[in-house]
Amino acid sequence: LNKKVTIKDIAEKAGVGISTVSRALNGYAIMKEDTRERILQISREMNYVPNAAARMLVTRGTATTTIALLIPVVAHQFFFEIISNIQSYLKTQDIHLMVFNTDRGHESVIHHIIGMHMAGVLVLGDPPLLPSEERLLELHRIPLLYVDRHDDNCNYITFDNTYGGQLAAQYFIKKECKKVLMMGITDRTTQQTERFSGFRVEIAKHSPHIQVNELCINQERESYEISKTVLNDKSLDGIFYFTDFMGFGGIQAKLETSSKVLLVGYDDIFPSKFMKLTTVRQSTKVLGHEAAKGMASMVIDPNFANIKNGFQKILDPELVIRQN
Amino acid sequence: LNKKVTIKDIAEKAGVGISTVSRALNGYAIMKEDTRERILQISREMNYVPNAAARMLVTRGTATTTIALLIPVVAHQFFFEIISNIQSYLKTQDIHLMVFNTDRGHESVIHHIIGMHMAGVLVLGDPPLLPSEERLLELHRIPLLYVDRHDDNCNYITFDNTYGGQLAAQYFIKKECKKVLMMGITDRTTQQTERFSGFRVEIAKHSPHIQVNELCINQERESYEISKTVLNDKSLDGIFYFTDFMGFGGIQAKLETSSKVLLVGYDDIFPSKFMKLTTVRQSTKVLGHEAAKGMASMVIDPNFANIKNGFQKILDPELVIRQN
DNA sequence: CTGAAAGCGCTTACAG
DNA sequence: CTGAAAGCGCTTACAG
Repeated sequence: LNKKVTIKDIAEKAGVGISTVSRALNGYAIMKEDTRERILQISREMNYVPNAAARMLVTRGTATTTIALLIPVVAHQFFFEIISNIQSYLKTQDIHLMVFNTDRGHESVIHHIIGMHMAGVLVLGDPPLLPSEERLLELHRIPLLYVDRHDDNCNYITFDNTYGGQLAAQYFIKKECKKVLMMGITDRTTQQTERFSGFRVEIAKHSPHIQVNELCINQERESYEISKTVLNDKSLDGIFYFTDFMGFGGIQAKLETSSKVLLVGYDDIFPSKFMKLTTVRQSTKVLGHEAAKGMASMVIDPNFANIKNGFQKILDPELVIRQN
Repeated sequence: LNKKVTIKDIAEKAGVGISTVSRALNGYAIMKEDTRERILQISREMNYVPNAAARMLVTRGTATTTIALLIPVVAHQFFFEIISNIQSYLKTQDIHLMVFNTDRGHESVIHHIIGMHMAGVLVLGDPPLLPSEERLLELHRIPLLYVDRHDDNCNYITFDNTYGGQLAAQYFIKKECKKVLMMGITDRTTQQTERFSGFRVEIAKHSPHIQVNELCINQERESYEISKTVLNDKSLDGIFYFTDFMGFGGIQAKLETSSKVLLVGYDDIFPSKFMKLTTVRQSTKVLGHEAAKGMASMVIDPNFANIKNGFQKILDPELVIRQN
């Protein structure tokens, strides 16, 4: 009753050999058309579904191309937008996506990926894989691409954070601010460091008289409270937030205190437009699309020479000015 | 060079039979501890990774539990939040999630799911599976759960849209509105119909003097433009939007026209809080969590009696009042 | 405690 | 055009 039907069952019912059934099912091999028709008909009647494991075992995973996508435990809005855009491209290439939500040690996940003969691995944001995991993938000739993360020894696609910081700085300069604050997260990421240093350098270079301070908070969600406090300082006329999410808290604080402070965020996620937050846009559409495209080409390309670090791309963010 | 190492290779190197290697690798069987140690050591040195296909073929998919999640082509914010919450629960159960972004006909996807011995299928929103696909899954004893969609013959978990409409209506009544508009999408879904009818009935029952109109637009994104036009009618003092996304357009229009119209959305997605949009909340956390929990229990439970429609859950939305 | 053998369901040369 | 046979890599009774 619960036994799955196999090509053997179909062969029996059709009075042919199993190889004939296999050929009929796969479509391409040459054979008598009416035998094929009959076999197809029978297999349909019997609700036959091929056993992917068996097929994979023999074809060594050429059947369906599946790409693994590792996302951080706490995925922010920004990541979801990227995922969505990766998906929409991959779909056109008939590539499946398997999403893994990983925390400590990806090890078992990597094993799963290799064992399942997946065609490639996309790692979104932090943390990176362990060196041993990277090596394992390399050994198995599975391309790895870091998305939104920079690593010279690997394939990656990311945005230029230093340049993004510069863009923000230029805006504060243009608006003739005198005293600006950079608000970030205590647990500093490379991204934050780069954005802030790009910001600092740009200011120092063109308007060294502007006073720049840095304040780090523990959680992004604390941004509203802290911003409100910070706005007590009436001489403060600009805040550069590490992320738009933090910027939202800033906007609320600004509205409530009727402050005229200049706010700039980073990312341009979905709500930013509605919140009218000026921000440094990192187009998730471009990033997702390019990441998927890069991965697809690596998967398809039989030349594996560039598998480890042949694909490295840095995209430019852009300043989006809004009135809030 | 590129040949994958198998248990046979390990067996040779270790000077034992392949069954011994298998036992050592799987951990549970009883055997001499030092042989196991040695084999494990060797397999590590050789960078061995088990072939999941082979294992699946013999164990019939008991190895890793993977659940398929089908999402609509155009996934909105609301869905991403659900996915995120589904993920976070499944992770605790050590269940993997494979996300499929489907459009016309899921057929091939369903075959893939069955062939891969996946443990269950979650379908988010519309469209539902074809009857033939549902039957196929049933035949293969793969539980199916519709999320955010109602279907008496199947397992499902969803929110009560009629009640949601009532909640919204009650708010307009309480605020003593005289003339309200329901703004929806031309391409009516069951959800919209239920929300609006719940709304209408509630008004008719308690405040029949309130004038209720309905206006359907083609795209959610047109909401801003249309709202602005609609607000020319100064007697209009309330708009009930089918979704928060549409409500955002309304808020912009309201701000620009300095109108005092009462706006209510539906969903309570991420930006709604920042936009200060009063809305009918459908907690994605509860929905995602409950969906994942329900699926996990179906997957684990060896009693398949209730596989088809034994799990049916309707959650209550709640009104969230904000000042905008 | 361990090895030889059978078998999971499929594909693909190899002979007809 | 089609069938018998080998083999993909693994697990699991079955004998030692």
